[in-house]
Amino acid sequence: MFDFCSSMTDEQDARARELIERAAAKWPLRILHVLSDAGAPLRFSRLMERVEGISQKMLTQTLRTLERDGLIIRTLYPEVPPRVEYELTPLGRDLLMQVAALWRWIVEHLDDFDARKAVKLTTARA
Amino acid sequence: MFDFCSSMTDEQDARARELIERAAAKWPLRILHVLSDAGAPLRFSRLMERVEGISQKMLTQTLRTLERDGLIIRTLYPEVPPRVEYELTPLGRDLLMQVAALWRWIVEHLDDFDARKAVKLTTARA
DNA sequence: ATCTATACACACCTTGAGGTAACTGACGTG
DNA sequence: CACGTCAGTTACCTCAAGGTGTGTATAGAT
Repeated sequence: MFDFCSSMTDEQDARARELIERAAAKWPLRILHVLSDAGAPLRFSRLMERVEGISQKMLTQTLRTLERDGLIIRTLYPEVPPRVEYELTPLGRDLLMQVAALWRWIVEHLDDFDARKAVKLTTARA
Repeated sequence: MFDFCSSMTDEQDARARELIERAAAKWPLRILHVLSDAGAPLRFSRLMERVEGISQKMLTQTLRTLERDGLIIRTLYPEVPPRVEYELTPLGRDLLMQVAALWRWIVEHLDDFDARKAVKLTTARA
């Protein structure tokens, strides 16, 4: 009907779906958000502080995935103690902009969600 | 920096994040997509056929959540055997349009993801 | 009397996501 | 010599997501 995928191959569709799933998940989304807000490269420990509730393990793990997806860049400065900085790639920045649009739309329509308003009478469950 | 959430309260932000997380997950996204493509109300069993790989349990469960979020409408026709139809609400349709934009953007930039191109030399891991 | 179709609910079980805690390595400092 | 710092890694454990398989109500068809 809306046919919003007409020009996509199944392959593309599946891949995009996967990416959207991964990027829109809890930690990835928050990490990208934090990196964007910071506006500058952040060290591992700064991220730990700002991404509230994340465990060290999940942070490294998620950062690796984001790096593999080309959304962030990891830069290791071979000093002692080691310094590692993470920053958004242009792609990551752009993706976040796209997601932000969706995000904003949702916030604007928050009142409509959670709508038991839309319930038809016939919908009443037994 | 990009400050794309400046006008949101923490409350709104959290709620939107949650919604985005839920809607962009595997099954919800696929179900909404199928319902949109169909362009007409679909019965439970039709959904089972079209959402490949989903289990009956997950289908009912996800449908309930989508209903609670106001994205779909469930209509029970008290016949025998029972007939139940699911369709997108306007909100569901609109949300899907928003997501579709993101979706399309990703497909257009698929080549950029999975980019080990963006790797700096300094990034080389030990 | 039995069988079929529909849309589930429910009990059971497996798997994997993710948490916690301890360990590492290299070097500067007291 | 012991200690602290940073950015992890590794082993272990838990819990919840999700799969499977079965039960149920109802009425018409055979």
